[in-house]
Amino acid sequence: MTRQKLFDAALRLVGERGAAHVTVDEIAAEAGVAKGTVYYNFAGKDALVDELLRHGVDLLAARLRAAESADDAVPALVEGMLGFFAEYPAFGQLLVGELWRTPGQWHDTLRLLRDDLVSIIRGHMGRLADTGRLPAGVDVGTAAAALFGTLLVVAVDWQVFQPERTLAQTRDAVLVLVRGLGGA
Amino acid sequence: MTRQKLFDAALRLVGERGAAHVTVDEIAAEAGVAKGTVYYNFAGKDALVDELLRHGVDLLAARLRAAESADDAVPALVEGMLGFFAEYPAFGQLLVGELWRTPGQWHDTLRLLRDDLVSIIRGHMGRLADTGRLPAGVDVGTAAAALFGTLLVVAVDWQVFQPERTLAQTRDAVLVLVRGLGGA
Amino acid sequence: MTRQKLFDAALRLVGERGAAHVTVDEIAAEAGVAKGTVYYNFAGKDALVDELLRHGVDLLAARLRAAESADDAVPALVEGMLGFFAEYPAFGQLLVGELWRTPGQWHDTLRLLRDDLVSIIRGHMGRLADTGRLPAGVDVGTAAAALFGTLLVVAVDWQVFQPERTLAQTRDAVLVLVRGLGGA
Amino acid sequence: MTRQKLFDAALRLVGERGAAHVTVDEIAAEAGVAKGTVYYNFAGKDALVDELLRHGVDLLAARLRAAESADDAVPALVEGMLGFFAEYPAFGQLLVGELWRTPGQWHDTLRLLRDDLVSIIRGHMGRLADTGRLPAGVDVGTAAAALFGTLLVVAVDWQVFQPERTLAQTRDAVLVLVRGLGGA
DNA sequence: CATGAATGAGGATTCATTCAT
DNA sequence: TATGAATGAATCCTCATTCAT
Repeated sequence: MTRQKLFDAALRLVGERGAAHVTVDEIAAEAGVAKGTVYYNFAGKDALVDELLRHGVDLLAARLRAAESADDAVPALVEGMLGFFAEYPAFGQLLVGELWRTPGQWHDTLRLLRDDLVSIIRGHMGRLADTGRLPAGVDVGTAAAALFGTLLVVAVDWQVFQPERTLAQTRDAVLVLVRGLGGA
Repeated sequence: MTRQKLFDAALRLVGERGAAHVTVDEIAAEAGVAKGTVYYNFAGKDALVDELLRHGVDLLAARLRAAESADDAVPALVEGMLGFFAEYPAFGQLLVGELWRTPGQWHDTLRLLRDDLVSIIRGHMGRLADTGRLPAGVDVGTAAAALFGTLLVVAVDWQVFQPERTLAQTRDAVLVLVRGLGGA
Repeated sequence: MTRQKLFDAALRLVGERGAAHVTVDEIAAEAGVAKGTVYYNFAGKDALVDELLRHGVDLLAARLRAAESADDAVPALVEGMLGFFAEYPAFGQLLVGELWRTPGQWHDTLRLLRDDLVSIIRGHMGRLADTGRLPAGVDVGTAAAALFGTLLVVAVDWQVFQPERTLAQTRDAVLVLVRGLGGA
Repeated sequence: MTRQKLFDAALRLVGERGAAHVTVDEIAAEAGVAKGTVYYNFAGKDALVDELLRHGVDLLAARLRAAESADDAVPALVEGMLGFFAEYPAFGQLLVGELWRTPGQWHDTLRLLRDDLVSIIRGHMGRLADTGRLPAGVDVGTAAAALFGTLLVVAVDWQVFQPERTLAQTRDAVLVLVRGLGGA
């Protein structure tokens, strides 16, 4: 329905151009509704983006949790992240574009969302450590944050600057890179 | 002098909040000059940011080239990138915030700058490959891009979300992560 | 029923904040009905306020006419006006807030309503004049208008800025003030 | 200069139509400047009106204080108020239109301004009382508030509904009305 | 009788840019 | 070389009104 149409439209535009460079008029037009409808369904432009971020991260988190059942956590995580951002490239751009702003209007939301995702990854890595498959001396917290950032940025860089590569190619390159995690 | 004051002011504000959320008034105020002075010294706001990006990347490129002389290329690169962004955290934020926007006003500039940096890293890794220290099956181009993104994002995430960690801790975490590169 | 609930809600809100600063949404919410119901029962927001004004003035006019039977017209008028606005303070605010706007959407309505009220007062004063209890040189028309304005404004000022005073105190102050009318 | 032009324009428009029914565009056009200029000189529309109220009341207060030197306080006050609002009828409308709104954006400002004016009048009346020219049993505070409201509303009603009358006629009518104050 | 999602014209506000000094 | 008052296009948001249910 209307909210979903607006979500889709906003994700497409905001991901590519950045929230600040998309007008509410454009979002409404892209969604095929009148401008007022945006304000009937959301508190405002910022709130729309905020809900967009939460919604997208929920989807991603579900995807990452699904990787839990896999034997090899790291490849499953890599495949999960890359696959997700291949489906929603604009959401990846949105996330990279806003996640590390200091006082941005979504900083609080983003901090929570980042912590969600990182803690899921940390859970996977903790299980690796328990089964002795993680090199000694690795701080799980920092490593999880680093892996999250790596996967996010590799996925987005792939979509933006090297879209001709396949998912498999990109996945293999990442797996070689992070082979240090011992999970592969 | 004036240009430098404006550079510093702009870097601080634009890095934290994103170019679109900083006004020329604020930059002028932060630099302690009148608004007209910004336009006397730069063609406009976009041009100021553009020059900021070029200037910052030049500094970073110099730092990375300096790592060439090191025995171990990868640790030197890691240390170089992390150290640079520890000095200029706002520049890191600016870069992550704008680099992967598709039609942004600085997209062309940024594509060139990214290619510069990635090709420097690729040079280091090519030398690793030549001396047989790189695992088989690693595509140097993709790996260089991935390493660049990883280091950029890890550095910024460190500064923004985990500033209490030391450079050494962060460096070690990254080195474990990318041990697959075989350089360490 | 519904119309009355809307009347009450609108009177409360419009009196306090002014017609322009109250939305139809708010009136509906205050009345506990849906927004569409406002339009089912009234032609629109302006029409609702218009009917509100007419209805309120009718009540007030009835109250003032009742004062006719009193021996002392002026004290009866004063008591009547003050008592009425003590019961409906929001209506007093509405009236003062809109009565002297030049091209307001209710100007025509208000001019008629004001004339109604003033002519009732004029009637009382004319009877005073007939029985020789009015000082010479008083133009009945002007004096009636002045008395009406005075009572309206004193009543509202009392309710808004000095609600701790009693009706009796306020009435006495006015009676002293207008003792020049000779009716007291 | 610019601020004054905006003050004049705003007073003319806002007085007649009410603040809510005047657009910033109109004020700018009436002042002969661009819309942005309004925002360069004032924090916003509300702030402009706020400053307008303060400024106008300052003028009026000065006029009323000047009446202190007069022998007969009450006629001097009457003449002062009526004369002032004959010069600035729009300001009178603005004042009556906004003064008794409860939570309006200017309520705090207006409460202060009202108290200023009433206390000046109270001063005059206190001097009357000291010299025994005030009837016994008059509460000076309430009477001052009542006199202020009366004069304000009579002045505005005169300008709006009976502009054909002269100042002298209106003044005499008021003096008869308030003869109870004993000052005339 | 009543509802509430949708509309879009209207209006407040922002801000990059200009230009006379 | 620097200033800051002025500009106006661009944009966000409000809200009275409509209409299908």
